[in-house]
Amino acid sequence: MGTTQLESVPEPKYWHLKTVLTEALDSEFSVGEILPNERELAARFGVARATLRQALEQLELEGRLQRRRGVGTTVAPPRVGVAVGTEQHAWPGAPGDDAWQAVDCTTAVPPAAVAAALETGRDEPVHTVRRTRMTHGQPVAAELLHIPAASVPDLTGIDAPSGPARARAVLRELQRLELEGRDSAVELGSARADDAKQLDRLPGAPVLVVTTRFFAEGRTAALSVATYRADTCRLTFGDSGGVEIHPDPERRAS
Amino acid sequence: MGTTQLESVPEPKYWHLKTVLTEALDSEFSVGEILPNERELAARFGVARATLRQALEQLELEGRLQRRRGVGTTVAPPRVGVAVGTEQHAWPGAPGDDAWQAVDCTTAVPPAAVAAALETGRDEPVHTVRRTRMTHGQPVAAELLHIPAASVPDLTGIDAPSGPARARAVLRELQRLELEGRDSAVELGSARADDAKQLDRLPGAPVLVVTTRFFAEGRTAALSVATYRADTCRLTFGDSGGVEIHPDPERRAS
DNA sequence: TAGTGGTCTAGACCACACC
DNA sequence: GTGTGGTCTAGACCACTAG
Repeated sequence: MGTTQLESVPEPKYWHLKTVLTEALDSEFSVGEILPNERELAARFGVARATLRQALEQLELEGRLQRRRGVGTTVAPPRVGVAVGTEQHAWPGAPGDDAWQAVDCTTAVPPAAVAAALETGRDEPVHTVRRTRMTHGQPVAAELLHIPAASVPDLTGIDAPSGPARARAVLRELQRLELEGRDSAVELGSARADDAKQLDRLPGAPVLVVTTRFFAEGRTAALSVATYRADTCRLTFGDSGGVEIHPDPERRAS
Repeated sequence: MGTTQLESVPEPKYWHLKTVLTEALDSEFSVGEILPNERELAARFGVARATLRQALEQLELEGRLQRRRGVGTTVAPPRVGVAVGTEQHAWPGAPGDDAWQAVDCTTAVPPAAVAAALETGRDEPVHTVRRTRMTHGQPVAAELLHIPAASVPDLTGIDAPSGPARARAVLRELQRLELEGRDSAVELGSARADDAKQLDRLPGAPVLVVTTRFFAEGRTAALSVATYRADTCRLTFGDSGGVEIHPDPERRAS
């Protein structure tokens, strides 16, 4: 990494700083390595800490760095590709789908936005299953899966009113319908407090929100709202088996 | 909008501020309306301008606000859904695809990352077409479309070495191949200087990068890297004709 | 307890749009 | 010009992790 001094250019300092750091990351650091702390880096480049942080924030947004309070700033591994397309051209929670892990399930009248997307009447109860998606032992997504009670009418013999057991029962019932189609949308968002906790991030962290509607029996039978960590994930929508570009990135533990 | 004072809670001020502003936007403002300026808002809420800005940045990231230097902060319209899936299960630049607009075309040996994704040898020339995607009169995406020279061997009769005319000729040649499949990936990035200009944003603005590989004749015949404005776009991947959720948002000019 | 990143302040000046 | 958002500074204190 270079030493000091920034030229006086019309380009913002933090932008130039980001370029310099990017090159340093490419050539002088390896995954997992710890960078000097922010005060030290700021001094080394002759800028205020806030300016240095502006550069670090961008690099974190681009998945190049990972910062943890009380610990430090480390070089992030390449983003992991997570399939959100046809790899599971099936109901959520299908057998063999071990990436997702049911956490909880509640039944209630949903907020207006969810009811609208489901095209259910107001006051119609909806089961909401909370799930977590794990990859390489790390949580990458938190999901709320909304299923109108009408989609799973035969939900019987389950006395648990909530919890993982009930979540799995609801998913099992869902499999009995014939899936007719689905569509998805992806947009940028910031993590709500509950999602952030599930994703091991601070509230407000950038996330990719994937909204998927599942169709069966001519209706919207389920609505999934999944928030993926934007810093660590690359969402793949392959129809020919999304090949990894990054060849098995080595993970170095510090 | 409320007047003053923030309680002393363990919650960060900017986070609370964001919540308050979100509610105000929902109830007291309409699309296109101009907010008070940052110094005024900061004073009104009793915080430093930097803190107020932290809240505004998040709201802009979520597509709720639009800020323009020298002009002011306005309430953003709902995000527009742009289809990046099967609506064009065809080559880029197919007839009737008027959303995209060819800007330029150059031919050169590509950077290593592009060559790797194309699985071409190094030193093999590649045509690079630059395009812009327009929606509702606004630019929403900037794309670099990389096409190995081997994919369009019969590129003849075009004397222009670059420019829109050549771009269209390359795309026309590409149509002659039979498309066998494609896969896409979406990830968060920040706009490079050239893309930012094309998107009418500042460099570093958050973008959704859609990387698509097109397969033909058993090879990767083209590679598209499209950067979409993350603040204004919702990418749809429907296989059943992505329906709009937001019912034709009115655009109010100021 | 020591060290890290996260939040916050109260200023200053700059680049740009509009009049 | 005047007013806006964008950049930058030099501090301060807080929340969290780890030895």
